Amino acid sequence: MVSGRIVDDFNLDKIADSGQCFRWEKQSDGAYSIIHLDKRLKILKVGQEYELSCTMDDYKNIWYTYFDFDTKYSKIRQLIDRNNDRFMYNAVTYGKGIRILRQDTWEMLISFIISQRKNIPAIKSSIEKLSRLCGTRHIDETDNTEYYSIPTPEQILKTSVNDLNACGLGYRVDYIKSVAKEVYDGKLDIKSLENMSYEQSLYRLKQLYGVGDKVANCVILFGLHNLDAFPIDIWIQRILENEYNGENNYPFEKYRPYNGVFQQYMYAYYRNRGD
DNA sequence: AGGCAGGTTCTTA
DNA sequence: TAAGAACCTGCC
Repeated sequence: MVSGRIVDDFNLDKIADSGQCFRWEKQSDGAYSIIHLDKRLKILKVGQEYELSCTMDDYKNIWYTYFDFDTKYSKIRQLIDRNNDRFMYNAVTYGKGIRILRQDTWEMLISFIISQRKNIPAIKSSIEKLSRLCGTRHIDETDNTEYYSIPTPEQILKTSVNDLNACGLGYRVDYIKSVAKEVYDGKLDIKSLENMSYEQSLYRLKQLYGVGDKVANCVILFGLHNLDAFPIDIWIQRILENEYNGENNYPFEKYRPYNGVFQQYMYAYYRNRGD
């Protein structure tokens, strides 16, 4: 167990609701259960302090990085021009506390392929079913709970299409199998994406069957942690149209190299504002 | 009950 | 090159 204060922007509910992570579950005691690679963390806010169900070693080596505590989001927020970009000012005021997690690239690839034309509960459900079906099983010894990792490419390939179809993946099964095969065959080296420029990684990801502009940018932002990647989904599209008079008038230069962070603020604000 | 969901591919001109 | 249809499935 590790506990302490976290001063910079950090709001669990807002991160959980931001649409970047699909394996956060709020428990009845108010803690979030988070599955990341082969680890599971429970994190609970008590007053101004956080309690984390991990060893100090795991905190330092895994979770500190996962939560991206090296990046000062309070500083990034200062880039906004509150007089000339009122919408962004409101969005950031609303979304303060959001961070961009450093998630696993392979998990992001699978998750966002699944996400297309689905709502968030359906995405979570499919990912959970897929993990239970063919991911590696673990036991969290702090509370004797079992949990499952996202399946590796090999684990997906060893699973029959019939079984995969039970995960509610629909037509995305073909996409997932195809991507798994490319990694397994060595045609796609996930690790090598990390050393590429934005353009190179975007190009490579979009070559994959079932990966278009939106999914690729999500992988780059949430997996490769390139904070300038700017995924445009239906909500962001509406924002660009309604609040900025079209994509061509959005001030990308002003928010470089953090366009992806501001994208998250806008997304959270606009979705919860109810229009 | 039936439209719609954090898109992408395929088809057509 | 660009628009429009088709796509599986399960939430709300």
